[in-house]
Amino acid sequence: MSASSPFKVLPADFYRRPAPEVARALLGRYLVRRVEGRRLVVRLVETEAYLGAPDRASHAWNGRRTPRVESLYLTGGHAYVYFIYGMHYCLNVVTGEAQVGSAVLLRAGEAVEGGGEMARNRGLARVPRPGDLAGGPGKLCKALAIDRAQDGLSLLAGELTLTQGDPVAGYAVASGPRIGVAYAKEAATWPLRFAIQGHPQMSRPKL
DNA sequence: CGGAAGATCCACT
DNA sequence: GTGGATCTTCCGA
Repeated sequence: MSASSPFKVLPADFYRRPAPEVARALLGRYLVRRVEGRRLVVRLVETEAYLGAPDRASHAWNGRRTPRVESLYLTGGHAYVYFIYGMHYCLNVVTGEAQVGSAVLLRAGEAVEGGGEMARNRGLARVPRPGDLAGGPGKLCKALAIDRAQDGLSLLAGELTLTQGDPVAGYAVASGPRIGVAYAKEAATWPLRFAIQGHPQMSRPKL
C-alpha cells in the first residue's frame, strides 16, 4: 500500500500514455462508483489494451467512426461504455490524446467496498466471494450499475473515478492474448491482456 | 434493407 | 464443454 490515500483520484496525465502502459498501470487501482451518495469500489485485477486504428480488434479500427464509438475519440481519462451481445455492457478507459481511439477494457475486479449492493445489482441471492462480483467485463458493469448513461463521462471527478488503490509492481503482472478477438487476424495474438499474476479471479483462461 | 456477428454470461449436459 | 439468450450496429447488395 502506498503512503497517500488509496482513494486519491488519478490525474489526467495518468491516461495520456499508450494504452498498453495504462492497462498495466491500472492493475491494483480502485474503480470508484458513486451512486446516490453511496460508494461502490472494486480493485482492478484484469485489463485489456485496444490500440485504435491499427488494431483490428478495436472499435476504432481503421479510423472507424460512428455515433456509438464517439466517446472513444475523447481525450484520455474519459469513459467509453458499449452494449454487446444484446445484454451486456463493457466499460473502457480512454487513453492517449483526443482523436486517437485507444482505450483499456476493464475486464475484472474484486470487491473492496459495497459488496452487498453489488450482489443486489447482479441479482444474486447471496453475497459471493469478493472476486465473484465483478469477475468479467459484463459482470463488472452490472455490479457497479454502469450502462450507456455513463458513456463519455470524465473519470477525473464525479460518479465514476479511478483512484490510486493498491498498485502492483511490474513483476507481478502477467500478459497474454486478448479474449474473444479471434476474428481480428494479426491483432488476435498481440499480448495486450494484463492481469495480476496468479490472481484467482481472472475472467476465464489463465495467463 | 436484410443478414450476420459480436471486447459475454449462465444453465445445462 | 456447448449452446442459447437478446439486440444493436455495421456492411454489403
